[in-house]
Formats: sequence, structure tokens, C-alpha cells
Amino acid sequence: MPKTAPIAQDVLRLSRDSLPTDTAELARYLVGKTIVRKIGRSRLSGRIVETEAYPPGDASGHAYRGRTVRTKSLFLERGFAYVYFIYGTSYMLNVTAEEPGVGAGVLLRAIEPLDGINIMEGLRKTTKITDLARGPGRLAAALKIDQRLDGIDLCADGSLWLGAAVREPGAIGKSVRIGISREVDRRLRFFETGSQFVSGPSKALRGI
DNA sequence: TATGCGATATTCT
DNA sequence: GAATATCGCATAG
Repeated sequence: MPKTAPIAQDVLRLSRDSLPTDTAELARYLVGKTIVRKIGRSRLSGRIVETEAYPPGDASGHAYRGRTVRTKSLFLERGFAYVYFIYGTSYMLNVTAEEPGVGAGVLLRAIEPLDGINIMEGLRKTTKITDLARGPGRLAAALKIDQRLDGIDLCADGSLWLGAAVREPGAIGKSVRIGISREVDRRLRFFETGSQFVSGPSKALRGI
């Protein structure tokens, strides 16, 4: 028997009930889980190795100043997508958290590519495996994510959904969040310690 | 390896 | 006008 690569079709979708309601708990829970993207007949997938929590009332969170046109999906019940465009160049993919009406979410910062790597290489214009989805903007580009996916249910059979872990994560590290200027001391970033697919400017931020 | 800068849409002040 | 949950390329060490 040849060793087979993980296949997205075999990955069980995460039910909404299985998702922790608390934002930080959800961020930690998602490390090791799978994100699956369907594009026509192709399937892309990756193992989530890095997340950041933006809980209710956090001054660095987009929901902090209330609901706006951009942030309305952030107030959905847990397990929906919040996608936005920033810096004129990058999309960011978040998983909503907390109860309906509460603005909070988890930013997906990096995945370990599993299925559809050749397609990701085309979307990212690189063949270096560790550069395909290391960083939130790269992750969104590798999965061909844009605002059309904003507000979709990640626990349903759609073009983007969350699946069970194909391999349980090792030790999960915790650090301050990257790229923010408020609430900078809160340790709400979670990552698989030592993973080469984790982003961050220093080795310390990758748990090495 | 580290630091700096331009790109450039959208929101905030 | 300034800031932003970023990236890729340039340059210096």
C-alpha cells in the first residue's frame, strides 16, 4: 500500500456544537484542525497551525467600535467566516466566535498545506512549500479567498468549511499577537510549537 | 538575519 | 490626512 496523502473528502466537518464559544478557547481549539476550500471540482486543504483571538471588547478588534458594513459578519454566531481586505493587498480570513450579536473572531494566520498544493503554488506564484500559507495574507491567497466568502457558514457543506484534525497537534505555544498596536500585551496568539509553517519574524514567535 | 519601503483599499479621525 | 489583524523586494550587515 502506497502512503496516501490526506484527502479532504474523508475529513469530517466540525459541527457548530463542537466549537468552543469563548474566543480564546476557539483560537486554541482550531490549531491542528483542517480548513477545506472547494473550487469547482478541485479541493484545497490545510492544517491550521497558527491563530489569533480577538475577543469581545478588545481594542484591537474590528468589532470594538460596533457593527459596520465591513464588520457585520463578525457579529454572527460562532463558526462563520469574516473576510476583509486590508493594506490594499491582502485578504484576511477569520472564524467568528461567541454568541450571536457579539462581535468577536479568530484570525487564521497560517496553515500547513495538505491537498491541492499544486493549485496553491499557482495562486501564490511560488513553489516553496513553507511560503505558501505562512501569514494571514498568504493563507487567504493560497486558498483563493476574497470578500465573496464573507459571512458563509464554515460548519456547512459549502465552498469553505472546517474539518477535524488529520493529525493531532503537538505542544501548542502562546504569545502576543502580531501586527497590532493596541492591547499589545495580551497573549492571544496560538500556534503549534516548532512548526515550520508558523509565521512570525523571530524564532521565539515560532516556539523554537 | 534584520530593517526599510512602496503598494494601495477601506476605515477612522 | 493617517492608520491598518500584510507582503515582497531591496539593501545592509
